[in-house]
Amino acid sequence: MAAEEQSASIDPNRPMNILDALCPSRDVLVDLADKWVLLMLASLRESGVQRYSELQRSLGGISRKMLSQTLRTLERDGLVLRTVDVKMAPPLVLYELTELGREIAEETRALCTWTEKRTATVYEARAAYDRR
Amino acid sequence: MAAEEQSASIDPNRPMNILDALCPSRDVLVDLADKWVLLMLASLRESGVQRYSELQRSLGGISRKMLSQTLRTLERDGLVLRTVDVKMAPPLVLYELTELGREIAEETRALCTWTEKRTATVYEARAAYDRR
DNA sequence: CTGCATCCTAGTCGATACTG
DNA sequence: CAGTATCGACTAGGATGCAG
Repeated sequence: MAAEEQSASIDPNRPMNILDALCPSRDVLVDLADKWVLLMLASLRESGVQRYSELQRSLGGISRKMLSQTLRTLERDGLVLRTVDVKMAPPLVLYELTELGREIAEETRALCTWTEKRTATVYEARAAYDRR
Repeated sequence: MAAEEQSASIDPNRPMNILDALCPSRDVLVDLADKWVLLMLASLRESGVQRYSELQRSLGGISRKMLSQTLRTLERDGLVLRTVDVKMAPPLVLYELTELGREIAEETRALCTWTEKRTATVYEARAAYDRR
């Protein structure tokens, strides 16, 4: 989400390896490995298209700053498409997933689903760990 | 990974909803939505079992502090099992995924795979965004 | 309504040094 | 080898105020 250590530029001959600190894929992972990003992908995946204020209500607890920042990151990465209807006042801005965004939103769906399903188990594990 | 806003305790009658700021599943997501966590799950999934120093070499660029901290978080959440062979000197400590850990590591695999596969595309999107 | 610019604090994280 | 403790730089992220 911010300045990360220098990563090598993309070399088509070198296979990607996300465990390698200098692999370019690390930069992409850093953008994705974020609470708000995962939630935004989930929300846009479910709703199809949403405006700014809808997204803020949808992602419970997000501030406008993080909302804008996260949207900008995803837009820059080509995962989210931003559309402005300039003829409207007050402005109407719509956000939706791009094709690439729908791809990754599909991959991260399992992560969110698993989390909801296993939350109770994790809570029990934490309690057991803290008891010891 | 650290103190998060107060979330409701678990109520078996209320369905989990990760978009809800007060849903307990948020706490779990916060632990998972982390670069080092995703990489560690990937590494342990591939290797089966690793010792501390192997993990540090495996997760390129991780500091000992983040290594310990991430391992502790995952151990507490019941995703990683830590085994010490006390009869050894120097100490031999092994880390492996629990059954629960293998579950989530399987879900996050797609995320890492997609990232490696689509890194070039994301880089192009970023370049296009920055050009404009 | 949709943002960006600022300020400010709490927390993150790396480096370093030290222990069993 | 496998950590922990501490310090200090940096950053994330909420709050607020203003603008198109």
